[in-house]
Amino acid sequence: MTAKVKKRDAKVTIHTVAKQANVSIATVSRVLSGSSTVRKDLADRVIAAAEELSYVPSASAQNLAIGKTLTLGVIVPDLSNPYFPRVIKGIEKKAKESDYTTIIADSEGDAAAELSMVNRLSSKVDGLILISPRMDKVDFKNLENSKVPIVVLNRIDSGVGITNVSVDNFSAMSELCGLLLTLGHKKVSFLNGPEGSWQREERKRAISNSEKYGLESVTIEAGGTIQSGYENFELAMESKPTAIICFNDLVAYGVITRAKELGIRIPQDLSVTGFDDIEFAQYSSPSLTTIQSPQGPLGIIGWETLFEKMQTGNSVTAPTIKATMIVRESTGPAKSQD
Amino acid sequence: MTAKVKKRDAKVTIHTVAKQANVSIATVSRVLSGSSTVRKDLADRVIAAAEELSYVPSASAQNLAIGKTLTLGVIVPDLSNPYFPRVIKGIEKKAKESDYTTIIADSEGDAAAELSMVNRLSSKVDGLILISPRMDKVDFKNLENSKVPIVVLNRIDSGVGITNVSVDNFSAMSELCGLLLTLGHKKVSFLNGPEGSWQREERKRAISNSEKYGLESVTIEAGGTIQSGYENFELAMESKPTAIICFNDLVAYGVITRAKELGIRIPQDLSVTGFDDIEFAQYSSPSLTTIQSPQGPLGIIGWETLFEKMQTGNSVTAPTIKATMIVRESTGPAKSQD
DNA sequence: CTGTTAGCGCCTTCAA
DNA sequence: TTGAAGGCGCTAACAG
Repeated sequence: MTAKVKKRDAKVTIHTVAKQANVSIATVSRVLSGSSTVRKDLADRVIAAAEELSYVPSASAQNLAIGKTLTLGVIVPDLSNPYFPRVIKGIEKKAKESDYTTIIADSEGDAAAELSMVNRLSSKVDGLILISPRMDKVDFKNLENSKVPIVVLNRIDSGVGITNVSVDNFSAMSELCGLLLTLGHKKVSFLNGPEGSWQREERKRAISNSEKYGLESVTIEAGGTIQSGYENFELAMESKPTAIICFNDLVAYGVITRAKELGIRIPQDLSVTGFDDIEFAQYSSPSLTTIQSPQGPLGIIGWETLFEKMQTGNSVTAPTIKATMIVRESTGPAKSQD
Repeated sequence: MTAKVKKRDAKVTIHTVAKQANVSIATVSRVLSGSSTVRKDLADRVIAAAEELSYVPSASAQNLAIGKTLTLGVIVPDLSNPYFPRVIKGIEKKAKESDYTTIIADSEGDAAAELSMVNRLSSKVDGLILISPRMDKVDFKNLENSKVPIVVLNRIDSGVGITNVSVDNFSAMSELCGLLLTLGHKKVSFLNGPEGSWQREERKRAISNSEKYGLESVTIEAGGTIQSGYENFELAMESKPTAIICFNDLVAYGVITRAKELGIRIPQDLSVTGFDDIEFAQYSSPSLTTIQSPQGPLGIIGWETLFEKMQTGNSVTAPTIKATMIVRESTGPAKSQD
C-alpha cells in the first residue's frame, strides 16, 4: 500500500528483500524459486517485499551458483533469409518451455566470424546450435573439442562426430529431378548456392546423380539471395535449358522476376524450381514448385537434441528429416525443341 | 608442446590455470583481461596454460564481479516479417563492436508475452530494445519503472516517457497519399495492420488527414502478413477503390497476388502501395511503390541510444528517422470512371 | 520450516 | 609487478 518510493533506489539484492520482509536470505530464495515450502505468512511477506522493491534476482549470481546459464546460443549465416527465422522460432518456442533464453548471432556467412562467435558465446551459454555453418572442415572438426554441447543443423561431414540434425536434401532434390524428367526436361541449369554450405553439395549431388536418368545439367555459381538469382538468370539461359533448378526459393524468385522482364513465360517457356518453401513460394505468380523443408520442426528437434545432450551428455543423433516436394505452377512440360 | 590430454577434464577455472602456470589467479586475470601489465615470462606462461587447458572464463562469474552482463535483449513482434531481421542486424552489428551479445525474443505479437519477456530478460541483460511493442498503454507506461534501461523502436505514446527512436510514418504516408492524389486517385481502400501497433495508427492518421485534400478512404482491418493481404483483397475492393494502400509490403504482396488471380491488372486497373521496402518490393512484378523505411539505421541508432543510456543514464531521444517514398510500377493514373 | 554459512569463478583493491 | 583476500548476489547443504 504505502509503497515508499525511494528516490535513490540503489541495487536491491536478496538481502534488501530479506531485511524488508524480516526473514533470512535463504527464505527469500526459497520463496522466489519455489524450491522448498515456506510458511504462508513468511512467504507472503517475502512476496510483498519483493514486489514493493521491484526486486529482480541477478541472473549472473544465480547462474554462478547453479552452474548454468539457462541460455542457448544460435549462430545463423543470414537472418535475412526467411528460412532461418522460421527455424529459430521453432527453437525458441521449445526452449522457452524449459526456461531457456536464446542468443542469436548472425555470421553473415563469414566462416571466420562463425568461429569467433562460437568462442564468444561458449562462455555465456549452456549449449550451442549452429545452423548451416560455413566454416571449413578443419575448424568444423575442431568443434568436437568444444566445452559446451553443440548441435549442428544441416551439415554433415564424414569423419566429423558432431551431433547433427539435418534435412534430407538429397532425396528431395532427387525427387524434384524426377519430376522434371517426367515433364520431359532433359537439359537444365542449376543455380548453386553459397560456398561452404552443405546443402549446396547435397543438392548438387542429387542433380549430378540424375544424370544417369537422362538429366543433363549445367551448374552456375550464384548464391542464396534474390539478387543472385536475378543477376545470374541470363547466364543460366546460355546453355538453353528448358528448366532452371534454383538453390532456394529466393534465388528462384529472382529468376522468375528477371524472366518476366525478358518476356519469358513460366512455365510455358521455362520451368523453375525452388527449395525451402518459404511463405513467398505459394504467393508468387506463378506459384513456385519447390521442396517443403520443415523449418519449425527442424528447430524443435534441434533444440530437443541439444537439450538431451546438455542433460545427459548423450548425443542421440535424431533421424534425418524428410522434405516434401510441392508441385505448383512454375513447372510444366518441357518446351518442345524448335 | 606436450599438451597432456586429460581424460576427465573437469571444469577448468582460473585456479586451474594459475596452478598450471605457477602464478596467482590475480595474475591470470590480469593477463587474460589485459587490464594491467604483467612481466613477459609470467604472461607467456599464463597464456600457454590457458591455451593448453582450453580455458574459457565463466561469463557468469565475470558478470557478477563486474556488475554487467554485456548482453542486451531485443523483443520483436514477429521474426518472420523480414523487416525485423534487418533491424536486428543493425543492432547486432553495432553492439558487437562494444562486445555486446544479443538475446532475441519473439513475442508473436502477443501483448502478454511481451510483458513477461521483459521481465524474464531484465535480469539477464544490461539493456532492452523493444521493437514495435503491442502492449497496452498502461503496461507500456509501467516500463518507465524498469530496472534496466529500455529503448523503444517505433512507438510513441503521449505521456509515456520511455526513450524511443522512431521512423516518421506520418510524413511518409502523407507523401504517399499525395502521390496517389496527383495520379488522380480519389477513392482508396486502406488495409490496416495489426492491432496495438503504433505505426498502424500513424499511417491511418496520415490517410485520414489526406481527406482534406480530397482522398476518400475506407479502412479494412487486415494484419501484417501476406496472407492477410491475400484474404482481404476482395473486401477491399467492395468500395470500388482505384487504389489500395497496404499496411506494409507483405500485405501488398498478398494483394497483388490475389489481384492477378482475379485478372485485375496492376497498375492499369488498380494501384497498390506498400510500406517498408523489404527486398521483395523491388523484385516483385510489378515492382512495388512503397516507403523506404530504413531498417539497418533504425537498429543502429536504437543501439546507440540504448548504449548511451546504459553508460550515462541520460536518455537523449534521437531525432525521428525520415522514411523515403519510392515510386515503382505498382502505381499509375487512376482508372477513369466508366 | 528457517537461518547460518560455505562456496560458485572472477575482479579488484590493498599490501608487499 | 605480484599475491592475498574480500566481495559480487545467489543457491544449497547443514544445523537447529
